[in-house]
Amino acid sequence: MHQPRARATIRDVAEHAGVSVATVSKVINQRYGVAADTTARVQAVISELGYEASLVAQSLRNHRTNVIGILVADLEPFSTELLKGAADAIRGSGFELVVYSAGGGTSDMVGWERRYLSRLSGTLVDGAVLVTPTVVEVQQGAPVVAVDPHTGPSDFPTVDADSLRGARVATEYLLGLGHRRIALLAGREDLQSAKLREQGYREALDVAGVPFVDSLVRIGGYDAELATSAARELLDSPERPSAVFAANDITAIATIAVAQELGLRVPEDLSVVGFDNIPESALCNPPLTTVNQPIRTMGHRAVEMLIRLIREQPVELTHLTLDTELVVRGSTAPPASAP
Amino acid sequence: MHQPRARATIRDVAEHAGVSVATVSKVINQRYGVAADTTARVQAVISELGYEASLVAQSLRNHRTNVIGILVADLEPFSTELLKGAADAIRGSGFELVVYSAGGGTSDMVGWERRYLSRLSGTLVDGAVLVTPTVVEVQQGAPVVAVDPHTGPSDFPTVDADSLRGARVATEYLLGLGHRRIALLAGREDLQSAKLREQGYREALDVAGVPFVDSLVRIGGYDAELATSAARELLDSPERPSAVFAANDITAIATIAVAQELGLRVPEDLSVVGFDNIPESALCNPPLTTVNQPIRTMGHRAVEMLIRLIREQPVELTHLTLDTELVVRGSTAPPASAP
DNA sequence: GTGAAAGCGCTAACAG
DNA sequence: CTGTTAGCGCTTTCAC
Repeated sequence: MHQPRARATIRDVAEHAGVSVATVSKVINQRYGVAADTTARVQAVISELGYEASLVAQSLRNHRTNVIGILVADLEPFSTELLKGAADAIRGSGFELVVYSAGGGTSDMVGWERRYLSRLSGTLVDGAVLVTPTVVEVQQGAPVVAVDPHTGPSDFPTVDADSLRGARVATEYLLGLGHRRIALLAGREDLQSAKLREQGYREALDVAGVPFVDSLVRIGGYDAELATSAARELLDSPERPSAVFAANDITAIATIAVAQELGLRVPEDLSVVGFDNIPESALCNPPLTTVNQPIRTMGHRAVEMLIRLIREQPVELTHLTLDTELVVRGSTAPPASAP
Repeated sequence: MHQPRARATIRDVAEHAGVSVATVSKVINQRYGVAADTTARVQAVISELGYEASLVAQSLRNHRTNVIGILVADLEPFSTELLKGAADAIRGSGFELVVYSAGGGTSDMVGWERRYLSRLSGTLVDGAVLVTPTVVEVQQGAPVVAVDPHTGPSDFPTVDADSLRGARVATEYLLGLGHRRIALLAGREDLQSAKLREQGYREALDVAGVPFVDSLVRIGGYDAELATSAARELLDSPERPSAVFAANDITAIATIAVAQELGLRVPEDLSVVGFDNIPESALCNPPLTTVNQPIRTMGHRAVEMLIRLIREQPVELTHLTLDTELVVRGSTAPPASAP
């Protein structure tokens, strides 16, 4: 594989047009002080060569790039759904979008957002949306908006959904169906959303007077693999729960798979509720009862907020929490031994 | 909004550590010829300052970045589904991923891929996957793989799905149900996939001895808005079809919406078949009968192929066509006046 | 109106 | 072992 023809640079254009690079630059950026015929000649060469300024070189020189970064650990249903919303917000804004994702590898999973941010901000992007960041420290120059951030008081703008209420409603729904042994497949311990979903679960049990049982709680980590083994532990025990509330849809779907593998029917033998309402949740069999999170809107709002910050316009609400709601589908039913 | 503290550069690190930038660079890149205690001191400063090399500056200097670009016109269900597959392929490959998208604006929609490629390749990315590119010309240095490319013989590697066969099977299915007035909501004229889907439709009609009627064909352009008005024309006429085959799911879903708006029941009064099987297609009401395209796998394969090209490894098959298959759901039924 | 030169942050010779 | 220097592609003074 040999290089057929390298990308044309500003130098190539200058040489072909018989002018200096400075002049070409002026033509590109529509600066004053270039003769009409020179402009024409340069433009002809530009289109002949198919020249386009290198984003990299430009952003190293300028500080403004008109590009917004979305930094994600991995491209999975949640983040891609968010991207659709981000794209909605970008359209017509004059900004372009760069999504940056590492391998989603197990390696430097912690602190990836700091690393990416350092690598991109200041150069390449004017600001960034961080999706489920964990350790976020001092702001590094460019504006940043976090979606579903880590635990603790974040000093910078955030967008999230009402995990507490969503979890409470989901648990109440299971209680209302008559379930008493309700397991929790908790989320990623470092994320605030996971904490709140556990809290909502506890509160609902509490209000209903159902004791919290420690052995009914496992860490699912928002991750299919982790959830699979956790669900197996939970469902393989003699004291198995009649319902599972999983902290996100990925782990809920994994739970259904484990249940079916163990010969349990969903929802007859086991009810499962998820969280997020990713498109995939309606596709599994049975379709998943879950808590809807307006993921797309979250992406939209986050980008809107970021654009305001970049433009140094005032932002009224820097901590935006959107509503969640229960979506009842086929994975839930009263327990077999219901009254 | 003032800049709290600008990003640390290699110069900052050098000054704090009392060495030259060259030395810092050597430490970062683990080159030989640096004293152990100097290395330690520099590393201490690096982590103290939270320094991370600028991707932009690095890629301007080096020519290898270990970053793969995915260039899309917009982030919608098809491209985001493809991204999931691309992420699958990236994991553990040592490459990182940058997705680049313009506003999806109506402006320079044609030729966007050339523009993006010019802006990114050579610098920033080692190679790129182009998603549904239209005008692709001479290769510009870096390796490129196209997914679902434009019409005509592409000189570079491509990945697509068997549109011809998928369309034929879909149309045959409608014919088999007893439909005779089957409309076609065609795709984007510039894409080969759209041409093939139309061809498949025609071939199926032909084999069944059903005449091709020009007035039953409209351009949907793979676009919801365009499809909505086209569907309205089609369904509002006295001679309306009993079934519509839409060239993708987005336009099929738009067709269902139009039908319902006009008081037509789907599938009783109108059958609709889509193409793609994006997750959303199962969520609409009624769930869409469609032709499955292994979008995720296409993303996976395209990235795999690209990585091989970047590494200058031999690629056995440079034009990969994956299978399609009909997925029957609720949007199709025999026509009201069926035999 | 045009070009020479400096510099954005970084790396790779090459001297010292 | 360490620092000086040049240059990646581009924009921007500032002379000419």
